[in-house]
Amino acid sequence: MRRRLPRSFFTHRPTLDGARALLGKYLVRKIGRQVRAGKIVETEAYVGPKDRASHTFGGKVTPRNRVEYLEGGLVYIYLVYGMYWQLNLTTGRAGSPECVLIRALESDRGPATLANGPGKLCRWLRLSKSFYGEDLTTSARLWVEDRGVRIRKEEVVAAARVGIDYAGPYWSRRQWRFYLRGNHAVSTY
DNA sequence: GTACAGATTGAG
DNA sequence: TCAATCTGTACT
Repeated sequence: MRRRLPRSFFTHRPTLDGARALLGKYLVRKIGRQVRAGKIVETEAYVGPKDRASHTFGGKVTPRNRVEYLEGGLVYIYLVYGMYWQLNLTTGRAGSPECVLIRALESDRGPATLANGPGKLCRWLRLSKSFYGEDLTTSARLWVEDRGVRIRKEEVVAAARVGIDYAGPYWSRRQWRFYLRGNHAVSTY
């Protein structure tokens, strides 16, 4: 069973639930005739204007974050530290600037370290600026698939998000990072 | 305009 | 432990 996730997957549920639901789904990237796919094993939720760790905190709009204000199911990709791309999927309805950061993938081939971090997975899948705003429900080069993998509740670990100490103790302690227990492709922190 | 820190990574 | 090196923000 291989089904591309439809718009409703991204729009019809709270972002925190979406971050959990994406675990076990497959991110699929078509590069010419080649297809690279990886199981999503780690995510983080960024929950809009109230979330001090979010780029849209306070309802702020910048050239970088504007796609977050559009409907769910789009790509929000941006550069950190001047060198690494970060892949986020927008969630919710238009006007609700929330997203899920994809932090790690488990590839079917290659070492577990191939895509065990947000920057590394973008490098592996050759994702950069040209994917900004890409619609995952219609794109011919990037989408998310349900391949029938079922994740039990006990397999999901909730933990604090990574690298957002600047947001202060309250927001950096929210357990809005989710990963598959014991999976070797989860990023090391 | 300048300064500085950041949703990271891998080399030393 | 540290530096690579864009983007956004807080200043002058």
